[in-house]
Amino acid sequence: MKRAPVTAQDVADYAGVSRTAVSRAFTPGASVSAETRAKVQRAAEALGYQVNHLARGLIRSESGLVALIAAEIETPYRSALLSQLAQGLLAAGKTPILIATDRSDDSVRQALQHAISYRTEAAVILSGMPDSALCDICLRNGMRLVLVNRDEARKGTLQIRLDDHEAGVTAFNTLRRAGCAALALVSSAAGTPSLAGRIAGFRHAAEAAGVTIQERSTGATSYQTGLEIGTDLLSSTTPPDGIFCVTDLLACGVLDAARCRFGLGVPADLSVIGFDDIAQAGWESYALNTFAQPTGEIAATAIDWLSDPDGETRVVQLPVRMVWRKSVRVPA
Amino acid sequence: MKRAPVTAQDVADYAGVSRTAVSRAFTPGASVSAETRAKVQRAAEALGYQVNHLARGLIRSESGLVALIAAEIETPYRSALLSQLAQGLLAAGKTPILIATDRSDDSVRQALQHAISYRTEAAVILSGMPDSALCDICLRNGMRLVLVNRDEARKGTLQIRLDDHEAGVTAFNTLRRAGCAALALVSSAAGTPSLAGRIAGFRHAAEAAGVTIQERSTGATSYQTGLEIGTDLLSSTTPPDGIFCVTDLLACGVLDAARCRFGLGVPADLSVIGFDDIAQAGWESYALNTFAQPTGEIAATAIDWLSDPDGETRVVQLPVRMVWRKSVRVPA
DNA sequence: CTGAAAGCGCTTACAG
DNA sequence: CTGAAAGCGCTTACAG
Repeated sequence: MKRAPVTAQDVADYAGVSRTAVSRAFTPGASVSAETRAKVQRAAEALGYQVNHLARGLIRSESGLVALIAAEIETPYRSALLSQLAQGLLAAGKTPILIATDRSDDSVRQALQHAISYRTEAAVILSGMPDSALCDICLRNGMRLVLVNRDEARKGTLQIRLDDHEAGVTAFNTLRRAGCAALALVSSAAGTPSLAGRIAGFRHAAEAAGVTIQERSTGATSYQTGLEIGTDLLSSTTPPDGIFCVTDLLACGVLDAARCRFGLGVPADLSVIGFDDIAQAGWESYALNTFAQPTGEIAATAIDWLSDPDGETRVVQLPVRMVWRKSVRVPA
Repeated sequence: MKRAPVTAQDVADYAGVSRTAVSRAFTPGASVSAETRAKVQRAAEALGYQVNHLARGLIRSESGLVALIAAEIETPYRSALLSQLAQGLLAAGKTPILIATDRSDDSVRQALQHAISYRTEAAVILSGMPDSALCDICLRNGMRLVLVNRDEARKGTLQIRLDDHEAGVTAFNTLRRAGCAALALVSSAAGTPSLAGRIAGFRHAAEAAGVTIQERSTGATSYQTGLEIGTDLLSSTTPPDGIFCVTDLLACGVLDAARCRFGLGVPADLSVIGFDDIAQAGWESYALNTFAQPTGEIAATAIDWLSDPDGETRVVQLPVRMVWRKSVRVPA
């Protein structure tokens, strides 16, 4: 019972065939007689044999591995996307490796090197941004790269992004149309490209409309930050009556500050819009108007591109859809 | 720029040493002169070389891979545990592979076979239960197994579980002490060992105290189910004033049913206790009294055992701690 | 400290 | 259809 994994040779001996035959029995479309294949299959079953993908990957130089690189994977949006990616990859016959980072660029660097070590066929990056040099090394090592919600383009990669700017504009217009007079924009200190896009969109729309808005961006992109900023905003002498939170987590915090701490009615006294459409946005306590991240589509797009042997440099911009619930006043 | 990964031979040529030297330069503690090592390091840097772990794993017969097998990985508790596990594994020098299942036993079977294919050194199972035969095959292939919150013991595995029964008892006592007269027990149709344990504890305590309780268990273990059961329970002619939900997700649903649909005050009109201590339990809208899953400890225990070369069959029962917030009335 | 050689478990031309 | 042989990229005794 020592660690003595079953090998193709064992199966060959047991079945009375060559190990070449065993190999072929496990290769779809290889030329083996049905009889031999059956014999091998029986032997494999009896011995509990599984092809060693490490060895197979080595010789075919395709490991079947795909690295998923992300920070804060316990977060609702992140885990939802990861789930889609993992399931899609598995369904496509690939095996996801999970590399948790701390969103620093150095952390992505390590993650990518890690991925190279395992000769992953690709890496899907959800957090942080690798520099060009690193990307080149990956490419040179035959690795495909897909960047999700990252901003800068990199040669040879697939970049999937949303129309964040547009969402910011829509958020502004929606709040105005709801009759909100004092608008606020809530963000975190993270400063990732997608958050920046939403902020810019909202700002531009406000400028174009000639209205001034309050802005807050401190701390992590979390519920806690939303709670703090919300409390701060609402206790001012000129509290906003319409808030766009760049993230649902932030929005939930703002909503709780409004309701639990100030006894405000939503949307009667305050309208709030979020972004991501995490599960909690649909919970009755929040019933948050938000923008849906098309996680399924993101995953599908990534996997399609990876399945295409000659996927060239590409940027895919996915449309973002507003989910209307009950946190924004309906114009009379 | 074809997929021509850099090899140790390339580095050797570039550095003007043998490929044995290259290998040694990347093996901690190997006997190489500092000079050679430096030369190799420089060459590797210039070429963007990373040791091929597939090949190294093959020859050392230790892949460095650990499979994480779980269903519903986008769920708060699950993703929190996965995050801890992934980070811990990475810190311990292991690489996590993520296999999403659908919690059916057949799905775990496939997952495990998948793991064997990659010669993972271990598999951590969070969902589903492999049968004995399968466990044996894993063991025979030199794979370690850790079962989290699974019930039955399997030879050669590490089993980590919580004192679910005790939690059920504590929930009952807490609700009684809070003065609740009509108690209900809310669960799902999942029937996993941990849920069953909590149910049993609550039931036993009730029987011992001679009080009858209402029970509901339908649907998935989700917010939605909690909302439905809560609505159903609260619209009866004899609504409960104290509810133990076997899971926080369920509890959040019940809480929302009570507040949003029946205008009930919590804990004034209704006391609720959950289990898991997911992030949302701490959000102000819920402020849920619950039992904390020691995810950090679970991960640490698993990784410790995996790091111990001769980890024998073991069952570790972790204590579960009640987190007191505001969803249970404080006895006068 | 260093390198030539054997071997990890597989696959894939190459003959038959 | 089948098997003996070479080779994927690495590591590790084995000599020197």
